[in-house]
Amino acid sequence: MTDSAPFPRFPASALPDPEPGAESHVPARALPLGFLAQMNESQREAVETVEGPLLVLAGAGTGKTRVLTSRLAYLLVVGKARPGQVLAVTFTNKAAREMRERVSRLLGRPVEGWWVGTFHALAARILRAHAEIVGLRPDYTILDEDDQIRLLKQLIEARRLDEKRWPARALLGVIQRWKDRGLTPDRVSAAEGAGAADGRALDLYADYQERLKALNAADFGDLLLHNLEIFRAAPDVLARYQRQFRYILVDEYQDSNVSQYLWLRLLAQEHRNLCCVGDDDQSIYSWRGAEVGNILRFEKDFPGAKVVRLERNYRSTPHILAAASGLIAHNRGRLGKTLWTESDDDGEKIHITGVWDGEAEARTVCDRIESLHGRGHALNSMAILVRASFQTREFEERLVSLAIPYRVVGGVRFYERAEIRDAMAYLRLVNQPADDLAFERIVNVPKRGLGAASLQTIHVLARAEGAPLLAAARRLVETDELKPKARGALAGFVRDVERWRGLVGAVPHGELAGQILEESGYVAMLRADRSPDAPGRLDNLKELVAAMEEFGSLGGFLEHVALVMDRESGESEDKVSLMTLHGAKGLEFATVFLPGWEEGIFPHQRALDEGGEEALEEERRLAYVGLTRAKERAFVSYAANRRVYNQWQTALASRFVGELPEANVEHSAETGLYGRYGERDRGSRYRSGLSDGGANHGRAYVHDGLSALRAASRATASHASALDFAPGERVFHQKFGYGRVVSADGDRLDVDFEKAGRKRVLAGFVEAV
DNA sequence: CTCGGCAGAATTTTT
DNA sequence: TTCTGCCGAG
Repeated sequence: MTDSAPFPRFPASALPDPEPGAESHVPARALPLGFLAQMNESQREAVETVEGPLLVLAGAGTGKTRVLTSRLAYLLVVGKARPGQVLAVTFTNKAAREMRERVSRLLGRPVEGWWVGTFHALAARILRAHAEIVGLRPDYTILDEDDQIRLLKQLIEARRLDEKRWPARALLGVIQRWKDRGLTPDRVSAAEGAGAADGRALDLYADYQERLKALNAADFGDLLLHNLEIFRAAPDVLARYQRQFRYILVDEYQDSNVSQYLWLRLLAQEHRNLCCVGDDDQSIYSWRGAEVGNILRFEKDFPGAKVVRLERNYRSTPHILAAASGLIAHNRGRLGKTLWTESDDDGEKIHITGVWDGEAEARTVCDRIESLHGRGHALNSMAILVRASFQTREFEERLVSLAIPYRVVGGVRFYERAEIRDAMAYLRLVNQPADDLAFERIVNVPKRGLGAASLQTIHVLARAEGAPLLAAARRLVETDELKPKARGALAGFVRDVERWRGLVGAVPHGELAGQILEESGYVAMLRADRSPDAPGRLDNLKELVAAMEEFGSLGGFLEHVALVMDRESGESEDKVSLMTLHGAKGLEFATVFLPGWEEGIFPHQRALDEGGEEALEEERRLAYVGLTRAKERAFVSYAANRRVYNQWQTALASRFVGELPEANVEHSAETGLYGRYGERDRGSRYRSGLSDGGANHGRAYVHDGLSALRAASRATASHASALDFAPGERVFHQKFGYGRVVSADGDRLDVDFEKAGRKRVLAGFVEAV
């Protein structure tokens, strides 16, 4: 450690530098590498290829998590790195937690001091250590969405714009997309700046960033953005992290956005041991700034990169896998994978049901659940996956009336509840008196008679003095600006906050929180509330206080809630899961119900109206994700009529229904409303369905004929066409090896491969030899 | 200042 | 249907 940058947050254990290969703790012969023995060849390759950039294309159900965790364990066991030298990045807290647990289990002991977490949590940690470089203090606040909207509304108003025409929510979306792409206000191109809200969005973005700095606050996008700025402004700091992180692992790489990509690229520069795992076919978050291009471009971005494909599926039956693959083959611009599974039994076909209306659909689905349950299938093994959260309601009603236990996964999250946010605002204000957003949120909750007028007065004074609202309020109560009633109320509020503030550190903060909620009247307000959910709110507050006790400091707790608070709700109970398709990514169930496959719902109308082909493909990927959640059976359904916002609408079955290969589906035409599906547009050339003739017994191959694998990612120079090849010509294919052309059709070739047998491939993928 | 009534809008949401 | 925001009455 020769350079001198301050590095306050690092435990010493994170810093040392053992030479790679200089085994520390484990004698070579006794290396506990048993977990490698249970892996297939490509999985093992993905684990053992530790030097240099590596892209692992992991299809659905191919053992991705296992590879990730084994790879981490492997790095530690063979002494390639100490825990502190490994950076493992995920998108969700759940994934991070799982990774920790599973690696510890593989190693038989807990791992201390390694950097495993979400992009945001890791970036927050780095930002905390170097906040001053970007003009923040280390105790900066992380804003939630409520705060952001409130702030933007103020800024819109300050510029005398009509909030109706430029809704804060839409503006926030624009700003976030910029942040996702690593663009600070000064980096947004003039053309683009002018394009968004008549150029006002860019001004407001600048206003917004300025306000955040003044508030000593950062939003989620800023965490990454500030990291990039730190790395730019302080090369020595960057160099230190670059040296530290010998091995970097990234999960769900297809969901990374540009700023995350830039962040990774910088950190990986020194050792170049960057391993990204992902599946372009499961990229479903582009609307949130995820950039599929990251994964498509990987080999270009990291020259010398190796690509390992995990294509053996261990999850789904052949029918399910074939149906899903046939569907996704309708997308262009894929990296392309050939998923296969080994099984003696093709399993059940996808069950497709057309019904009269949404109610009938709920009835059908829930009856099936009941019947499966009666035959010994656990409710835990079943899930209903919907496109949009409002669709859960009909199912909930039906499940309730049948007394089938269920859980809605990913509804309103714990820390998004109003009472939790209010409590948090109290704590934030006590922790950081300059937190104006917190002040505004709770100054009149519970009602203290301090309405818009009083707040306005406080604002004016605060602006004039350049002081935080709380400080302005303190001065204001010494004057006669306010009416006596408001003045008294405000004085009381300020006094309370200061008293609580004096108790920080003196009283355990769990206790302090309880005291604040009591003395502020918040608890009393809820007790007096006769509405049915008031008791639940009180329980939530109790839970919040209990959760606090585990934390060393109030500040640490606040960061935890902002970044990682998610509540695992009794996953052990036997209940049917009800969730959106987005929420289902990464999960699996024996039985999956996929209702609402109707044009306008799925694919969603917005995708059809606005997003063009790309949006439609993302919807299709979503359908693919849904299908591939199923291990044993999948039920797709669509309704002819649906009540949307209390209005009846008729609907057509989703085009995705027709895109499922006929060989893998089974229609139970319950009402005879529709003809058979799939007559249209079911080009057999798009799929080869189940089993490759008789050549591969008990084996289901699914080809993605359309996949534009390298063709797309290379953005190819040459548009090879089948005309370039003559029958009998010898060719080489990246995946299938050497073979001889049998026939040509358009841009497709039938080739007899020496190893892989007869395949139909795109001409662009083969070269003459 | 607060509350009730009414109009208008309504994806997906890892952090 | 359900949530939000706005306006006028008390």
